[in-house]
Amino acid sequence: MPEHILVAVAWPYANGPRHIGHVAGFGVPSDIFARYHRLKGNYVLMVSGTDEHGTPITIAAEKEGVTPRQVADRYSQVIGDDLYNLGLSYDTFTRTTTLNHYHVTQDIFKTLYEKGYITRQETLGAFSATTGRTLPDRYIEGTCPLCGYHEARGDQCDNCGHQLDPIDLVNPRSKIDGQPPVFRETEHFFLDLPAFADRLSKWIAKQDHWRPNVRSFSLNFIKELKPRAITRDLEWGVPIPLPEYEQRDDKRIYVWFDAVIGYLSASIEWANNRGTPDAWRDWWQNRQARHFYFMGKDNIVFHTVIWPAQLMGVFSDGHYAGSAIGAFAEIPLQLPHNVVSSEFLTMEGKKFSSSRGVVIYVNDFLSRYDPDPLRYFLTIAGPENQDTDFTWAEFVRRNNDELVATWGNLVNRTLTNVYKNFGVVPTPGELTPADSALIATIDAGFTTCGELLEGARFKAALTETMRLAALVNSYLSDQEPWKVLKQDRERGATIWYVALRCVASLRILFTPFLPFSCQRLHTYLGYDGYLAGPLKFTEHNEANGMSHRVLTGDYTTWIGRWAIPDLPVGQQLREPQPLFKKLDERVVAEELARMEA
RNA sequence: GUCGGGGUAGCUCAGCGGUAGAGCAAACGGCUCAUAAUCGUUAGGUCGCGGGUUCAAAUCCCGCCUCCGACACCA
Repeated sequence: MPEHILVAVAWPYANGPRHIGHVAGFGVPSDIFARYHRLKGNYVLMVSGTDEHGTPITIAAEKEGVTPRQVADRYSQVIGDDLYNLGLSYDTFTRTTTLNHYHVTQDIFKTLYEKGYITRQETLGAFSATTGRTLPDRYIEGTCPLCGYHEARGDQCDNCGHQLDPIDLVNPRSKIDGQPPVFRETEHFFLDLPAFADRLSKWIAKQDHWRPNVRSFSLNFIKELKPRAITRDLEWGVPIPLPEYEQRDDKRIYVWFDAVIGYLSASIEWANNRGTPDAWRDWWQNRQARHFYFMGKDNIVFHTVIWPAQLMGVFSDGHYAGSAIGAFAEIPLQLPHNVVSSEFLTMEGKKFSSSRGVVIYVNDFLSRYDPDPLRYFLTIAGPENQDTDFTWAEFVRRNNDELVATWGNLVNRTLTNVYKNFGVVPTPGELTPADSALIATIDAGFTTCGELLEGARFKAALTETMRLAALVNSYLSDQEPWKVLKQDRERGATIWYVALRCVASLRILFTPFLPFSCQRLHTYLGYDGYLAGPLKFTEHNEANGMSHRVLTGDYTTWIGRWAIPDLPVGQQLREPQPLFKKLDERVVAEELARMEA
């Protein structure tokens, strides 16, 4: 029985282009997982989009003298292009500025408010003296009242480590314009997280398949749950859906509250866009469906605590206030099955920092290198369990000594030999025990690598697949078909057939990791159609006259199957080309120089 | 400050209670079909330091050193 698998991917923030550390954390792992499950024949729904609200975007807009919407438009475009070029196979990659997302967010807010899970409270807020807008604690600096450090931030002093309140700072000033902030009372809405504490801790305690750090970090976080502010004094965001705020333009829903709702709203949008408005329920209101969330470690509690609380609250007593979900409101929404968080990637030993030039943007990278080598590196050497370092030297080495030398070369030597000597899949004679053993070992990869992928152990899965490729090189070295062929054509044909047959299996085993090159291999082997089809953009108009672009693909056309493949004898091969390019050692120096500049 | 995660072969990392592992780098040898690619063999570590638990500890516990994160309005 095929399963319903929701692949929910963290929403990249649209205040600039994304760097390779971002896609290492959420992008590549989630795509490997989704592609694997599609090849398995499961019903996969992979959703995300650009996160476009919040203070950083308004600040970026102010600096450039444009509107927040223009900033979001520009970077949503750039980020969408990046993900497309990396081959991330979203069913729907949309935006948080769609009418649909506003509706769903407001429905959920209203429902939680009516059920009493959202409360109001007056708090003391800091405002910019020049613009009158909220100044987040991060954007205020001053002298630390405890240690006298001059550049303490409003939330914390980096020198002595104490937590601070902006009002405690001596000589506070805005980091944006240097003016002292104004403090005044303001009303905010709070999500009553303590109301969910019991349910949350019981639920999390049961999730023993989560990575230990995710689980213990979340349980720990729950011990001190406080109501959390979910509105901000800002004019850029989802409006508060209450009558008294309809005419006001100074308070909006906090970006984090609406960003996680995106998983649901994007699923609803997906269903609407394909003309089956209820189809999202097969994932969200189906107790058998399993939901997997992918993100960086800084996002854990939003996915293990806050978003689950929102989901619990909406359906807590069998009724629902909004119209977006409509009928079937008595069926609860599925909670996360697993929350797969990655650690961070560093760049040449340093933290990524656009302002200090320690950065390599995805679009910049892909303008000079192919997507598969990047996907390879980010999987085999990525921050799956701990922080890892990207260096150009290591990238070149991994590309040349591993990807090209082991897998690329195996494909190339096999295909060129077979193409040159036979032109078609050769007819094998009787298989020796060594022949059969090799095929059996490679084919066992569908089980071993499959289990590793199932458990989100991507690095181990790719390492294992590479090991299998190396076994075929070893076999060829052992059998020396280029010699044998001169004396015994039938035996030579058999050896090449065995190698080709193993390559045909490896073509599938590598597809989740290296979709572009595997598709090319697929055609060289004489197969037609898409192993795992191409992505595309579609344009969607909404009732308010706005239109937005969605990254999607027609994944039902995939003919690839996670199973031992059929390789028909006599199948006509196509002229092969090398799958990967060897990189010149000089690119290391070139790229480092580029970073300096 | 509180909480959490690291410190394992020259390098990058895996292992996380039962005689120290992989890839690369190094040395030697084989092959020469293939993007001078590949295959084999060898060498290389008192698993940060000090204690403890255990028949047995990189693996569990305590302390210390060291690096790095998170710590609610940074998405």
